[in-house]
Amino acid sequence: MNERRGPTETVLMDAVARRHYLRGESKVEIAGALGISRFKVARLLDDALACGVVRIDILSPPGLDAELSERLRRAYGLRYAIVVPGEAEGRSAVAQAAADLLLEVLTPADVLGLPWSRSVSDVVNRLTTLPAIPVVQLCGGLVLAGEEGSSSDVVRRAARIAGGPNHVFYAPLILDDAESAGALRRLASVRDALAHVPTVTVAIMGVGAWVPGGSTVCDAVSDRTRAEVASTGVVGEMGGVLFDAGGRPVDSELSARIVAITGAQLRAIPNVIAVAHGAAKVTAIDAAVRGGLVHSLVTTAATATALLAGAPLPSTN
Amino acid sequence: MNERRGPTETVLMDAVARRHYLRGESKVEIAGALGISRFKVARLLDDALACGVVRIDILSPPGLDAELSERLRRAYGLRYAIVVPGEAEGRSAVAQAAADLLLEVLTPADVLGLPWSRSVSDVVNRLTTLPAIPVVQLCGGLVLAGEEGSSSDVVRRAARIAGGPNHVFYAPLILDDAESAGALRRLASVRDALAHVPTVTVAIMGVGAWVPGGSTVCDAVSDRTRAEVASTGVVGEMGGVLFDAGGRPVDSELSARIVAITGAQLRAIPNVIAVAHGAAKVTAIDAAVRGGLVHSLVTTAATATALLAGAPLPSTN
DNA sequence: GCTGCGTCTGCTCAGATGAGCGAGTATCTT
DNA sequence: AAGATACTCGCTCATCTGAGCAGACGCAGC
Repeated sequence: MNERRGPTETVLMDAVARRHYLRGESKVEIAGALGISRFKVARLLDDALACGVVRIDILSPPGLDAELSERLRRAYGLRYAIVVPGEAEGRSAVAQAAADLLLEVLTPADVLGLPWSRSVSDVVNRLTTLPAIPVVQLCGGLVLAGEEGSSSDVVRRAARIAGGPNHVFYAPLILDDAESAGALRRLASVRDALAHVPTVTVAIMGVGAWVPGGSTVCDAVSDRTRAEVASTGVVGEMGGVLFDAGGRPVDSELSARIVAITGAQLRAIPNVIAVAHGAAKVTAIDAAVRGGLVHSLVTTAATATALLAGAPLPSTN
Repeated sequence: MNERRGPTETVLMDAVARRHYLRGESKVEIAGALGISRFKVARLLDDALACGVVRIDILSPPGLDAELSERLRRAYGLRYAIVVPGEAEGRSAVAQAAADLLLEVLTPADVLGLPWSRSVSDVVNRLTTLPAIPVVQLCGGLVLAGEEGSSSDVVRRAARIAGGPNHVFYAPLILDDAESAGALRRLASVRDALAHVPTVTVAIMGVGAWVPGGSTVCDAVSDRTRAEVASTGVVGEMGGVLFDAGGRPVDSELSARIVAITGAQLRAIPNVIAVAHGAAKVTAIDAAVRGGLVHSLVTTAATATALLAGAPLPSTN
């Protein structure tokens, strides 16, 4: 980084830098045109870079924190990690990013799996097009007061957009007892739909935390049940599958009352894309990813930062 | 320039661009680290450049207009062309640039030639160091009222800074008649100094225009003499040498009254650096350069632009 | 479903490039 | 003035890189 440089050298450096970086000429070309050796050209360019005459900016694309995404991906060994800036306005940005990701990742050979979930519904609402692939429903629906109807139709809506075959059913996610749940599972429509679960190659799912307000499942059960489940080590839930801090599916009494894919089936899906953010969910997301239930993650910068704070540092390469 | 791009691709592009442009990793390296082909890396980088994710700025160094310098150099086939921004504040900036250029260009094998000149005095005032080389005075001095003494000492000051041998003399530049001038030229001190002129390899000189106020020589002679000289086609003056619009030295009656190097001697100096600017001097500068009296030029942006307006366009390469 | 078209991917090979070396030269010290 | 030191320059050789090409894949029309 030679600070002292004569005006001739400076003018030369500028000319070389312009030709190389703006006009795209090769160093050999420049050397020939200016009558200097290609080594001199290379050294001038190095100096120009070192002393700030040439400035290169990488602009993070709008609506995406590429650097955090990459760090998160490396830290967890994720297939894809997409981080949108901020946290407050995360809801729609995350959904949009997830929809884009889905569109990018899906091939005509894939089979898409979808659970009932508010987050997933948001994602599907952002989809305008999809390959003509089969769509498989992964679990029953929870209809909350005030938004019955449309939101339980996530899978049908996705299937309509795709135009491919759909394997959907009408059934609640949680029953009052194991017997009712069993009966539903034996119902032809349910059984036929769930029979296609092993063919699913890509699923997009929300992640719930096992705390009040952290998951629709958690909120839907009694205080007593919630406590019982918590005492078995459950920290989170995905599409009706409960899992502990190690991301291991946990079978509890509640599991028997749920109409959804099994933990083993979830784990067998090759590419599970999780869409989740919020401070309350950090532990659950961390567990799901570490446990291998999730292969790709779409989240907010705040959540990603919190995850990285507890995650192993990225390797150096 | 593929505008549509999924988030994964975008994140990848960002990562690749960061590694390549900011960390300086080779494309092969990046390809290996990210598990993609080097061709993909190259294409991502091309796209990143094309769609503005990577932005490269060439910052013109402060106090120097590199682009104009280069254009001026090409247009006139100059060895060195240095253009400082603006025109108003040109005086000191030009002097500084010339001093820097001199320092950069001079080698211990050179012999420096200097005329009396206000511009050259400014340049020497900016010099703090010089190689230990001989310094040769090129012409007699004109002492203006109010600044006698120091300013005629240009050559001595330069020699003191250099620390090498000096070949200086005390004599006025213009005498009242040819006889007085001849006598002075025969004076031992003058003759000995001028005998070294053929050894001069680098000279730094001002350029005067043959209009009132355009040159100290022009201002020092009578109106009648000025008109006579003008009628012989003289447009400018350098260190006592008068020249016409083609840059050809002109011998007039005035020439015989001047104690200075001859036009032939001036032309024989391998590298004459001219320091000159101002709208009035454009014609004179143009003539001197085209005539081959000047090989390098230090000037202002306004003057350079005016010169370029009348000069042949730069060749394309 | 089959075929043509446009796009994307990775390959070959020639030319471009970087790391390190040794010679020549300027600068500093004694 | 002479030697030591630091610097710049251009070279060689191994590696990297770009242009163009061929095959694979997805898409639209019959």
